[in-house]
Amino acid sequence: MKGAIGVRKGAWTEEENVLLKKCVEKYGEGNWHQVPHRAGLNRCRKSCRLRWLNYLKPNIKRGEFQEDEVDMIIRLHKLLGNRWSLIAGRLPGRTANGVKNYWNTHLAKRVVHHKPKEDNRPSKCATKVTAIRPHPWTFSKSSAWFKGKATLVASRTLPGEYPGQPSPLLLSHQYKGSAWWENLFNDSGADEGLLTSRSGLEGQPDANSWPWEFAMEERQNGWNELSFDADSWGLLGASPQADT
DNA sequence: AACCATAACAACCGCCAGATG
DNA sequence: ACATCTGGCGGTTGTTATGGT
Repeated sequence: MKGAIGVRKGAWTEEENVLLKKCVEKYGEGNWHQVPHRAGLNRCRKSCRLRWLNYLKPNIKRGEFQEDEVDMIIRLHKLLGNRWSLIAGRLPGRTANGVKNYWNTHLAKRVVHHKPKEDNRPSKCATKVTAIRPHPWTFSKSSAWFKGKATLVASRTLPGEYPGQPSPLLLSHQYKGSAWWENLFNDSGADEGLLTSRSGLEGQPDANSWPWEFAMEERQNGWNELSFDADSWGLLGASPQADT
């Protein structure tokens, strides 16, 4: 964005906040290029959008991050790297900018100075890692994913050895078609152990209970294209309680 | 009280990808 | 196929608040 001549910069005044808020409430979000004119603001479209998303939008949560939020940030950052918008998307009311600021001012140092502990208990202190950046998948519109023919199966096997037979399945979840990715990071439902916060998971972690596997299967063709072991990713510092 | 260092957070900038003509 | 527009993202900077000396 080239800086437009005469466009106001810097901190927003209360009057500007009111104008922007009224404009978005009247016309809705989007068409940000029209917002400065509609609102009577001498601001660029990006500035208006940012102000709305980071400050004026309803339900934005401000102030101290709760312990479970911090825990979630650390876990998700381990998984996603600096994908602040994705991380913020899992923290209701938090903005990408807010999460990023919190990380840079509170958590980045903890990451740098961490030393591994002798025992294997999960640490509140995150370790510096090279984030695994999931390679983006692309699907053609004719893909089975968009036709609802493919199924993602998320399963967790019971810990222990079962000679000559596969481990019993503790739980599984299937997502049909394009719906699976919408549920991938949801911590509701049967498989809420994945990426959930540590809150509510008090007690000793079960070190044996991590043969999580994800497998993507296409029923019709019978291929199995994707699988990963959440244990090797080190995503899950503590075990969720087995479903009762 | 004055000064300085640091923390915290708001805002800007440049870039990118998707949509559209 | 290409150019342009738009929304969105992450990195970085600027400003203010706070604490220490």
